[in-house]
Amino acid sequence: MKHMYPKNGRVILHVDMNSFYASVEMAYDPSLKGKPLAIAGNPEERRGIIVTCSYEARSFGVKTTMPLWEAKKLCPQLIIMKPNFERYRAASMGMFDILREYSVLVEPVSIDEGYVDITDSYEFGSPLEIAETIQKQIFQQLDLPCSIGIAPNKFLAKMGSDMKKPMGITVLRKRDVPHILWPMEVEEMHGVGKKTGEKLRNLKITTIGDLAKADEVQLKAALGINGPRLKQKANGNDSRKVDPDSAAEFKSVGNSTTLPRDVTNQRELLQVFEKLAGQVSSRLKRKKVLATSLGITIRYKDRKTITRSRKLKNPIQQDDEIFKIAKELFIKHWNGNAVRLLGITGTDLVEPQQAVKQLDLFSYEKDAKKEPLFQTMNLLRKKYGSKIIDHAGTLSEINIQVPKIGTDTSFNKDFLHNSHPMRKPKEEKDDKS
DNA sequence: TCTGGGGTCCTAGGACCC
DNA sequence: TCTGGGGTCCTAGGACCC
Repeated sequence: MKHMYPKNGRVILHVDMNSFYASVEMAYDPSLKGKPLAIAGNPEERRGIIVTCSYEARSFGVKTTMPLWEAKKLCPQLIIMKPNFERYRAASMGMFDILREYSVLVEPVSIDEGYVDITDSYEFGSPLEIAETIQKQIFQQLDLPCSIGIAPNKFLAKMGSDMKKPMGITVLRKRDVPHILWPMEVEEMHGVGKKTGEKLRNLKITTIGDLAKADEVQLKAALGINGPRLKQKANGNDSRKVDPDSAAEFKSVGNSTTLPRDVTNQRELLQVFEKLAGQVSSRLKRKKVLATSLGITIRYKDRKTITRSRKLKNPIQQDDEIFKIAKELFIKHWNGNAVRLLGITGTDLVEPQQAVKQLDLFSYEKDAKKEPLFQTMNLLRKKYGSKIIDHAGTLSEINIQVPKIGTDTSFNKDFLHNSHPMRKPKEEKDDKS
């Protein structure tokens, strides 16, 4: 067992919690155990769908993403609960804490799954022994089932954890790829969805084995950069590292909602945006970041969906600032048709320390001389002193960055405009006229 | 009265710059 | 008198995943 893997190879676990939300609810209330249980987005609303369901529910044909009414038809005795995210977050933290007892290289992928690089964790036993210990510990301490894949890379570990559920452990070595992976349908591969599956089938690629032997040029033409990547994975190759920091570097914060009914009334839609702006704002605040880009999503009655976004000069976080931009984008781009869903997303997130106020405020005439620019710089220094952290300029315009200090509006466009040496103060102008 | 809500990554076209 | 070729940034859309 000790020498299952080559010395310079990696050993990676993929830990996948089984029907996570439903299992957490059963751990909280053991009387739910053994019953068909489903967690649904909005049990009271007509547009709810199944988010997760227990294995008992699955035996009735109930599936994730199935509309609620359909699930009820299949299984009238189905117990339906709405999600308790705080519980799931707590259980998730407990799970990752356990994983970190075996390696510092733990990479959360989502609330209920993650990778662990146990290459250097031999003190805890063989890879299989470590997986068994982790599975047992999660089950005993949290009352939650999980499946684990053991492999020399992330892709194979992920495929492995999917093979035995619930409470399975699967070892997938490089040499197992031809007889285990290759006979599988290509859609079963992580990263191949409906569209990619169709494209592959058009190329007469139906199994993972076909993909492994497919022509690279042809794949690239059909799928772009993803083509060769998928082929590599089909051959069991994947060099991505387990990165413990990847989860901390989140890139966007968004909230969206499907309206209880389709809405055409503008005032009503703006009220929804106001609420969404508040949600996005408080999440940005909780995560201590500001958004430098803001986008909205509009899904119409016919499910056609558009997104419109704008890059911002100054990063924002406040609900009224978010609402203002969202409203502008909406008014500008809404075609007046009935709306099914609205969303707001903040991207290009920055931390407050690096959030700067961009003051690119004026352009000079083409023949401007250098001197007035220096005078302007002096004005800025007077106002902000050493707080000026960066500036860049050309002869015709300058762009200055200063730390964003609360809502300092005293130093705004008008201030600069009126005090700039090349501009005449307003009063003077008025006097002349 | 069919199909949620949270994300990530990739592509592609146009603007703009050198 | 006929226009190249990179590179980056921005925006919109789409595929995919949990």
